[in-house]
Amino acid sequence: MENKRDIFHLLTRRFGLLDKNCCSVGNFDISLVQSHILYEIDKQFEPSMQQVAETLAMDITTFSRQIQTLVKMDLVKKTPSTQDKRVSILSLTAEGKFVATTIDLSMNAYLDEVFSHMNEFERETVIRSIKLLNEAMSKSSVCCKPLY
Amino acid sequence: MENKRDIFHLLTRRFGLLDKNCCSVGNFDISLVQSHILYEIDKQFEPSMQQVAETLAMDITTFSRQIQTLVKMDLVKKTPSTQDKRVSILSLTAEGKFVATTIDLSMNAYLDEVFSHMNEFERETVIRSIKLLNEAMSKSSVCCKPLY
DNA sequence: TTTTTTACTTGCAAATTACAACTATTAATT
DNA sequence: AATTAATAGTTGTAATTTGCAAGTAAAAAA
Repeated sequence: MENKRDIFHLLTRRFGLLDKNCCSVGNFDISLVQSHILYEIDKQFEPSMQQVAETLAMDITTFSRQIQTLVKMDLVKKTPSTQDKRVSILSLTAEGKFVATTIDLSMNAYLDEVFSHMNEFERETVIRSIKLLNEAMSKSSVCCKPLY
Repeated sequence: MENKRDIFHLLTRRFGLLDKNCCSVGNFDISLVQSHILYEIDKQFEPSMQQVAETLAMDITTFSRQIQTLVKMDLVKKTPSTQDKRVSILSLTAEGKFVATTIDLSMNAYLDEVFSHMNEFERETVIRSIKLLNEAMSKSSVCCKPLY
């Protein structure tokens, strides 16, 4: 476990697995991508389809169809923009908000559990490190433009 | 950016994007799952199908077909075990090894670039933190058994 | 006014997925 | 030793997901 990629790979795969497991809320059986879509709509302010698709680095056609599914499931609402009739503004329905919040809570509960295996100093160091890493990644020229 | 999930989400999504982009090597156009399969075969010692499928938390039938594809692409070799005729031992071909190594190099190069935006102290702290996190996650009871 | 660009949607066709049901082999039970 | 159960892996089939190409409609640029 010397090389950087290995430790990152392990970390992100584990988080990814969690992410994958945590997607069934009540009656709603959500896929991983769908949970990510809900997450982004919740995060962003009145986003358009393009905006969300871009942050998720998804093909707009695939995204369009996923949104159709989520609208059918009554988790997402599509409102035509008044300023630009081409764009659709995305928002969460009450249920969508509920699902997103529930997933968020369970993810955070899991992370709290993980952090409970550390002492206070370690906890703070680790959180600070992740933030540092995120900053460094956003400065990086190599990859992954979408994410802000 | 207060909540733990948010910072982890951002980190893992960025790493995931990188992972996704870095999968074309020479003539080989590899999908993300396929790259993960190559990674695990490379990592583990003479693994069986089951073993790799389990670490990747993949359905064995899906895995079986992915392996068929990789064998056709001449990246993976399947050798029947002599001790148990039911099991197939997986290994990388020379090309498979080349692809895996190339991906590994480019991922590490990217990570080096990311770490170049930090000073030596930060670098060490961050690496140590990720390792700490991995340990804590492996202790966790909540999730993600497969990964060792 | 015409042309170009942008936002999004549909028609495909390929790839990915997983459940059920299968074969073949090994381990456990009687 | 013979039967039964469990394990490793493969296919049938059907649903879902994906992305390119080509489309519509609206806005911006020429």
